[in-house]
Amino acid sequence: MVRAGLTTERVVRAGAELADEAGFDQLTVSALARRFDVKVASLYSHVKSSQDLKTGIALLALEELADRGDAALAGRAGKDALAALGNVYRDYAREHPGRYAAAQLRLDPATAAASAGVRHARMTRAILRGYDLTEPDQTHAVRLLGSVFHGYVTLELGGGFDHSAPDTQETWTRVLDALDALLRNWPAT
Amino acid sequence: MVRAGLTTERVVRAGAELADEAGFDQLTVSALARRFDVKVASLYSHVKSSQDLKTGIALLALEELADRGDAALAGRAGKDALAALGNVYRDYAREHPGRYAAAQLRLDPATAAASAGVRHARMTRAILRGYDLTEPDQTHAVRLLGSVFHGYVTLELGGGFDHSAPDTQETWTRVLDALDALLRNWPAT
DNA sequence: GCATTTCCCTAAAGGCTTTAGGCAAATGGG
DNA sequence: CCCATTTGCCTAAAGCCTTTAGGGAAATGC
Repeated sequence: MVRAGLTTERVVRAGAELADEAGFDQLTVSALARRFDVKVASLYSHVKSSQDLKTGIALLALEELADRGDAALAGRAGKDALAALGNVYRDYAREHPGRYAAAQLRLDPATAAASAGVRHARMTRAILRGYDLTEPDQTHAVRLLGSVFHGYVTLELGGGFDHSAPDTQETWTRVLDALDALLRNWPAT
Repeated sequence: MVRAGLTTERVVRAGAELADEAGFDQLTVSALARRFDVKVASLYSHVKSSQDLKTGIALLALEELADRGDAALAGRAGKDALAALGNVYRDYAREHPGRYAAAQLRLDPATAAASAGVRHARMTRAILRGYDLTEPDQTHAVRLLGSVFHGYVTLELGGGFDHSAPDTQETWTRVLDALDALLRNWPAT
């Protein structure tokens, strides 16, 4: 009997691909076993549970996203940096909808703290260096940017902007314009 | 044998309660049958499928949200209206996390068109009457507001803002301030 | 009072998750 | 090179969920 050469790494990566292709809600250990042409139980040597598999995909996505973010932010500041990071999230979600959905999973505190999630907060904060904000407004702005990026990407991907003009690319550009303007003219308390 | 008095309406409503209490991902037809102390197959006379039940809860949530929105917007304009609608979403999501999660389901186009979803777009657009925006910026702004409301509520509910000062209520207030300022000083193309 | 409709039931098939235990393939020390 | 150990995938089985088919009893109305 020829072995399939499974490893946790490869199982999680294949799970991410399956989620991207079939949708995150279609991701099951059974479907993944079929993809490897292997019996279901075999996967349980590499993955503790279905939940564990999903968490693994979430961690993978968070890391890939953070890597892209770091690369995009290098050498950029101000509005350039803002648009670059926004595009990273938007493009990633379009390319990898399943992974992006996984990245929204609620992780338990310990896992979250050890994840690339902290890099995301740092990246957003880095953008704000190009604007004149001090604490606590900086934190407020970090949260606002996170909300807009996540909210926009989710709604667009979910089809919330379908069937209405103008097209979403134009809106996205103008949203970035608006955020830049807002950060340059942040209202005083 | 005493009948349980099931109707589609009551099944969906109980499903919404179950989703709120146990989490949307814990919502199953089986769990719902247990709650009614009835056999699983009995529910299938009132609900076509598990998916159908979830869709029913989504439609219920969209309608409840729209009702609350209409009530909150009545007699308000400008920043007052902006804050009122934002609070409707935020409060609803906190009170009814399961329903709110259901409301994010992707509905098929026909169902979506017949849902209260269209009222939501109208409500957001109504807020903008208090600001000086013309098309296409009005649509851009509608989408931005939708993104912020949805994104903020989702992140806050998902614990994305936990373990970091300042508290989320303060941020929420300042986010509304910021959105108001942005709408009053919307950048020109 | 009886026929019809409505409602909930039993039964059963099929899929997913997860655990337990087994055999065969890879690995490596003697 | 051989044999022992480790590793990897398998079979088997239990439990829960979804969904459909068909039956019997309660409610309804003539």
